[in-house]
Amino acid sequence: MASIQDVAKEAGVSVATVSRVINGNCKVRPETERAVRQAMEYFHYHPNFSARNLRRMETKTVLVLMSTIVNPFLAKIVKAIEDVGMQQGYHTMICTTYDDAAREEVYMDLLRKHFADGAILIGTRLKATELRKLRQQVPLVQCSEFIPNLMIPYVTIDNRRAGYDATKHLIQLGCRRIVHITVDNGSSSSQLRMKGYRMALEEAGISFDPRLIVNGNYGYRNALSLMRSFLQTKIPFDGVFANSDRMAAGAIHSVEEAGLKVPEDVAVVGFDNTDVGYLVKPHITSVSQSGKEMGEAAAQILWKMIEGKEVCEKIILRHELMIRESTRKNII
Amino acid sequence: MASIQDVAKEAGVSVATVSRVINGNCKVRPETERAVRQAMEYFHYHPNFSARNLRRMETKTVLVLMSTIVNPFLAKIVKAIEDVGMQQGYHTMICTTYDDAAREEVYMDLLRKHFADGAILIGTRLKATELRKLRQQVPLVQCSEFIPNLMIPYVTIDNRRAGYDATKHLIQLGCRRIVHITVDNGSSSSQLRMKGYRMALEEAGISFDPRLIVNGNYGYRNALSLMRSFLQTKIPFDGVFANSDRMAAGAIHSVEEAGLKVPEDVAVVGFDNTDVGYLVKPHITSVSQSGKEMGEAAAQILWKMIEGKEVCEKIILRHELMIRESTRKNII
DNA sequence: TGTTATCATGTAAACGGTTACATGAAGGAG
DNA sequence: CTCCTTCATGTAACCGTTTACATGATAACA
Repeated sequence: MASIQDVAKEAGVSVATVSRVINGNCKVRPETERAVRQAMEYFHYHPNFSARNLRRMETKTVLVLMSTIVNPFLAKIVKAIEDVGMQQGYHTMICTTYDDAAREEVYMDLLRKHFADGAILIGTRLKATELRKLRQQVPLVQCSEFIPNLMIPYVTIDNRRAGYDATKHLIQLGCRRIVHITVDNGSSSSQLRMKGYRMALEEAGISFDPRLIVNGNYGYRNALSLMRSFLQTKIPFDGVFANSDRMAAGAIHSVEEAGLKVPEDVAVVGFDNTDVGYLVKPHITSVSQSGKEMGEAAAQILWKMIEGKEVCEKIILRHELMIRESTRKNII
Repeated sequence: MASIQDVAKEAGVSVATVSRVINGNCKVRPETERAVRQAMEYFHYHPNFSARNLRRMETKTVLVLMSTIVNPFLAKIVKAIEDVGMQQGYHTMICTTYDDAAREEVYMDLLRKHFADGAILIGTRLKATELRKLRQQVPLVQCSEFIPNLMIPYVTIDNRRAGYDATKHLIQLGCRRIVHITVDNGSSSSQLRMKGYRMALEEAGISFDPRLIVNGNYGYRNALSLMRSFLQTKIPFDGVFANSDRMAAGAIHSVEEAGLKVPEDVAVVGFDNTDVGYLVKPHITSVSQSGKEMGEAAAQILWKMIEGKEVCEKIILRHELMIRESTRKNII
């Protein structure tokens, strides 16, 4: 593997001149440049990444930490981050943790060792104390999910309000006993949506019934079987607010299996406005948020931080309830 | 940011001793080690990644290049690769190219610069000549999609046979005019499945009708609108073989919109056996392949190569047609 | 007691770039 | 002709590790 030394020797110049040709920030005589390029070609030379990083004290790389890549909403966030990164001349690397502490530790360690110049965290389980330490070593931005009061900027939606809106919509349709399918992973989004759910109930004078809370894992089949079990308990209900469209789809199918009709007997709301909402019939009413805007905002903050600015922005983007067939009955 | 020098000075030892404590491969007196660890703690010291990589001439990192992360089948492959990588003490980084030449070039460049010790390619558009050059600089393995005769190992299924099996199944149900929804992106899988489709037709004495070929993009909504248009042409058909479950779902819904019944009037087969196959009704018959096995096999080959072994394995895993409601009618 | 083996540790040379500074030639002004 | 700029290029230090080799102390043994 050829080094800059070999190229310099072959071209009959010093390593400094080769470096100047590579980086193009300094004047080099055209014929010298030609000789250098020829030598580079001859050796199939490519400057070593680690060596450059070591000297420059930067890697032009950022990490995106997420628990899983299969979520289409998160994929939009990632795409937006990558787009901003590319514009800035950065490499974006996706790291999946599967909510596994050992994997998270691996990537945290990478950050501490300056593998990357910064990171965007999308739904990790990292603990507050760990994050507090880490943020002093490397620029961090939280995206979608977040822990407050860490002095780490975040971009998200008002999940409490979103949970409130979804639940209130069901209440306005006449629902009184609303099942909430949530995900018991301690994520801020789940907790806040649950708060919103309870707020809407309270406001409508409906008392909270813990038996109506179902804990799922975002997946279709999981929700399907959980709701089948729930239906067997015969606990009456007339609405479902699910934390994902896939879980909403599972709820719809289990309800229909039991001979009930959606939305007439049970109205259903999902979350994230993914194409699963269109895939099942009836189409699913869902809370929509813009992954693109969220990713862009987070990325912009991260690059501000990488440039050395002290920022601690908290950005709340808007969400919107997309009303479709799964809740479209006459509003009383 | 503290360096090994600072730690050495603080602990009153040489940098070599600190290095020995960090790597733990050499004897160090317990009290010396204690002093070093104390100093490391004091400075919040973490060894610099670039410096170590430069010296060791390895990065303990591998790249997974893929066009998009939203495909659940590909996600399983990635998970398997990551699991093997973790066992080997490697970091796996996911790089998405979105079938965009500029992005692919960025990652190829990273590989040439020894950002990573190797890479697994899952469905990129990289050209044969480029790959041929690259494989001489860094270990590569092709996974799922592949270009033959590159001297780059690959792991895949027999997509031609899979296309044949899917089509033959439809023919055995009595279908004579089978629409094939494919993806015109030049991928090996699409091309081979198409070949299998034509093979099955020929074998059954059915002549190939190019009007029955529809080009989609793997997505549900795309297939839905394409099939709506197709239905308006009034070209008769009685079966659909789609290159993804999402496209199969789109086909089913468009057919049902048109007042036809699945599987009675039109039987439908999808691909990849994803949970979308369960999400729509009728459940979709689909070709199943094991992402876990595929990822594991590819990873094992890659690490053999990283260890310096010259290998050029070509592994063909088995696939299976999962028959469900979308084709379940009486076999004639 | 002298010789040698063993052990913990230090010294310094890499690894492959970047870049501040030095150098020397050519050109322009007086 | 001399002095000063300007320009292209070279020299060498530096980034933070690892590791072969050197060193000196201690233990083992004759």
